[in-house]
Amino acid sequence: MEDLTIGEVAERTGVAASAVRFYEREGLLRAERTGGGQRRFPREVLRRVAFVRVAQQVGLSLGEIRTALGTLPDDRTPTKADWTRLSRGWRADLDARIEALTRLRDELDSCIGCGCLSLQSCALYNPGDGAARLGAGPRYLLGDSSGDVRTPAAR
Amino acid sequence: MEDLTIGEVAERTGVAASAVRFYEREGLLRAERTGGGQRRFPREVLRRVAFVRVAQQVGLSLGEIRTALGTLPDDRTPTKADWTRLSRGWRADLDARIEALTRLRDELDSCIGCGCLSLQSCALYNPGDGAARLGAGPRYLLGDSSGDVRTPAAR
DNA sequence: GTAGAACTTGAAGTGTACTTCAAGTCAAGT
DNA sequence: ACTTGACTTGAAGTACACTTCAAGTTCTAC
Repeated sequence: MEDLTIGEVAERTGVAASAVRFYEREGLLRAERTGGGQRRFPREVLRRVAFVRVAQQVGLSLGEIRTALGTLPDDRTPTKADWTRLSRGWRADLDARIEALTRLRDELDSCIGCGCLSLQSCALYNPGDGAARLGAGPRYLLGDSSGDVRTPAAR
Repeated sequence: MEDLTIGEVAERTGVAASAVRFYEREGLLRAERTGGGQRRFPREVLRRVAFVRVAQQVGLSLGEIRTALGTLPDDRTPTKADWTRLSRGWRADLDARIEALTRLRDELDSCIGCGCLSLQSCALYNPGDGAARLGAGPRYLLGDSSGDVRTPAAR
């Protein structure tokens, strides 16, 4: 079982080498170095990268993923149980996101029916999150209490 | 029915004034100007902003939203039917996103069971999208065919 | 008519997740 | 030994969706 070059990691995980380098800089991965300074990754890195990618699909940021990875033991190669523990919490995250989107869809259905699509009392504008972490920009989009959408005159 | 200042729009929609200005620059909103150069928005703008925010929750980018808004008639105030038409397509978008997340959750469930969380044949790494538009950065994360994840040695 | 809140602009900054580039170095096969 | 592909670094660039800032102007109420 030899260590892997960055190119091998890239090929086997489907992640660009530049991303692998980025992940290392961000503390998500660790690599040894050859005498000449090239990276050599333990095979465990494949699992780590896999973890990162799935976690991203679940909706976690790299910061959160780093935190999660930080709970892995330093002194030994993580076991099945370690990985299972980390991904166990994702179910709830996914359930929450699915529920938020489902709610949005249902509200949208009734709104299409009523044609209201306005700010006055339409369920769609009662921020049920759903946007939560759609990206970097609009993170604060909904769910901060300034500027009440429901009762515009209440200020 | 008077026009609204940018501050009023901000307060009533819950969107920051800077964002309203940004939306105007981006062609999502249109405003008249006073003699002194200040913006005055027709009340219709409230509905437009509402549309933008809901569309964002659905997962559309501002570019896509601009395109959608571009199909509204120029010569008259959009009607209920206009708005309904625009939002009708969202159901499918939401359904797709919900389905992708549900699939991910189910796959995650079996993976937690089997503890496999590796690249070898785990269903989780057969990119079923799901991350698609989680943000700006990782847009190309999955779903481009370079670097086959399923059959690492196949290259 | 004047104070003060609200508005104006353009430029630059923010955060996430990377990619791209240039210029150079390393490693492996022949 | 030499070639060639893979690797190295830091800096800068990209995309999105905004925010923040500074310096100045306008509006409205009194």
